[in-house]
Amino acid sequence: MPRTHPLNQELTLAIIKTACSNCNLRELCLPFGLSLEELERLDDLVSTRRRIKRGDHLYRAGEAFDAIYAIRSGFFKTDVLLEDGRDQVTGFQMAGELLGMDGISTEIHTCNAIALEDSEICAIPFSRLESLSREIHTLQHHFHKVMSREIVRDHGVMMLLGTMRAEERLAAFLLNLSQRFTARGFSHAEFYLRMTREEIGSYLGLKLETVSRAFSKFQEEGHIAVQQKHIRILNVNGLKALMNHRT
Amino acid sequence: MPRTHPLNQELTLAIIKTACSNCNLRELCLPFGLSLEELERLDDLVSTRRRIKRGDHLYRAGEAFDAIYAIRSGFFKTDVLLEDGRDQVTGFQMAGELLGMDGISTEIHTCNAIALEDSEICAIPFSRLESLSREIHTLQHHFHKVMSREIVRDHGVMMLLGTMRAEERLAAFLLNLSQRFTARGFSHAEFYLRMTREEIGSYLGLKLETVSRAFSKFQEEGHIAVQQKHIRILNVNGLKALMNHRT
DNA sequence: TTTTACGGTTGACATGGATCAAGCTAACAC
DNA sequence: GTGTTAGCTTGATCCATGTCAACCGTAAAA
Repeated sequence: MPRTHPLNQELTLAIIKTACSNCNLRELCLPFGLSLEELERLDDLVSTRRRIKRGDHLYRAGEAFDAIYAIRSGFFKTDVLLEDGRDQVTGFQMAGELLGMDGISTEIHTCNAIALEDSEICAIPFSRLESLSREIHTLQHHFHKVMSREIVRDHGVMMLLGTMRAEERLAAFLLNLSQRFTARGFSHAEFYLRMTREEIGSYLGLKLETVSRAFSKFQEEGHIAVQQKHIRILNVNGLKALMNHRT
Repeated sequence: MPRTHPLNQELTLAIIKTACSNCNLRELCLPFGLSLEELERLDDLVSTRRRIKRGDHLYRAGEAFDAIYAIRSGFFKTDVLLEDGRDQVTGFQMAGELLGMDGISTEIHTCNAIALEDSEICAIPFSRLESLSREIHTLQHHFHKVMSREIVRDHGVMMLLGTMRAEERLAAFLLNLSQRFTARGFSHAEFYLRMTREEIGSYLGLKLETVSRAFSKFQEEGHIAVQQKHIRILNVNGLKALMNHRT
C-alpha cells in the first residue's frame, strides 16, 4: 500500500493524525526505538484505526485472530470465561499498550477485550507485522520485549493472587495504576477508575464487597481519598508499606 | 559455525545426540514445522547443551539474560521472590518446553529456574535466535506462538488462582500434568510428581496442608490413588467434574 | 421534577482454608 | 541394624474473606 505524498495539505493532515510517526504514544508503543525511515514503514502497516464505544468488544474469545491492536486512547479490560459461567478479568489496558497477543498461539482469541470507555485503537495485521519485523531488527526485538513484558506482568498477577491478602492486592493495584498514569503524563496522585468494584474484584480474585471495604479502610487510615470512581492518593508510602507487610 | 561433515562416524554420533534434527522432542519444541534444511541451520545455533543437577539453578532472578533454554530432559520449576521473603512458583516445565522468556523484556531474568530432577537443557543464544528467525519465517512464527502460548497459560493460572477453590485447583493441576505427560508419550494415568506438596501449594496459592488434604479426599472418593509422589488417576471424568462444579 | 437502576457501602453471619501441632513414613547416613 | 531428616498426613482451632441482606448515592430515563 503506497503512502500518500504530501501534495494535498488536507490529506496530509489526515495522515498525520493516523501515523505512528506522529503519535505521541510512540515511545510507549510499538514504534519505540525506530528510526524515522523505519517509522514510516510501520505507518504503512498501521493504517486501520477504529473507534470502540464504551461497553463494546474489540474482539471476543473464539474469534479468528489476525491482528494485534494498539490502544490510541481509552481504556480496556480483557476477561476469560469458563464453561460454568465463572469469569476472570485478566488485565486492564490503557493508551500505548497492545492487545490481542493471546491470539497468536492458536490463531483464535482466547479472551474478550472490552472497552471501558469510548476508545480508539490501531489495528496491526499480524502477518504484516511479522514480515516487517523480519526486515527491521529493532522492531522485531521491541515486539519480543513487549510480549515478554506481558509474561512478566502475568507473573506479577500470579504472585498477587497466590500470596497477597485483600488489602495488599488493592494497594498493589492502585500503585500499578498510578505508575502507569504517570508514565502517560497524568497525575500520579489523582485519577478516575474506569472499572467497577466488581471488575477490580474479579481482577484481584476478590468479591466486590471486599474491594469496597478495603477502599473504605484505606480512606479511614488516610492513605487515599475515595469518592466513587474518583481516587486521590494521599500517602504513597503508606500504600507501599501495606503491600510488603505480613500482618 | 560450520557443521561437521559426517566423515568420522564417532564424531557424527556425538552430533546426532546434540542436534535438534535428531531430537525426539522436535515436534514439541522450537523446531516444530521446520524443513530439513531449516532444521540444520537451527542445529548450528543450539550447540550448547548443559546438565543441571537436581536442586541447581539454571538461572536466577537478577542475572543477565542472553539465552533461552529448551528442556531436553528433566523437570524444572520457576519461582518469583518478593522482597519480604514470600515467594510463588510460577510454573513447572518439562521436556520440550522453553524457559527464560521472562528475561527478554529487560534483559535481566525476573525469576529463578530450578531443576527438580537431574536435567539436560539446550541453550539458545537469544540474539542468534532473533537473527535466524529474521531469515526463517516458520521459525519466527513458531517462536511467537510459543510466547503467546505462555501468555495464555498464565491467564489460565490467573483464572485458577482467582476463581477456583482448593479442590478445583488441584484437579486442574493433575489434569494438566496428565495431559502434558500424555503429549510426551508417557502414561496419562500414572506418574511421579517431581515437586513437593509445598511447591504444588505455592503454585496453586494454597498451603501444603490443604494440598495434602485434597489429595486424601480425592483418594477417598476414588478419583485417584496417591502414595507420596506416585499418582494414579482412576477416574479422569471425576476429576473433570470436580473442576467445573460450583459446590 | 420524579422514577428507576446500577453501582457502591456497610453490617451480620458463615465457611474454606490457614495456622498450629502432633505424629507418621521413607530415604538416607552412619 | 539404628538414627536422622525432610516430606507428608491428620486433627483442632482460628480468621480473612465470602455470602446474604439492607440501604444509599448518583446518573440516566421518564
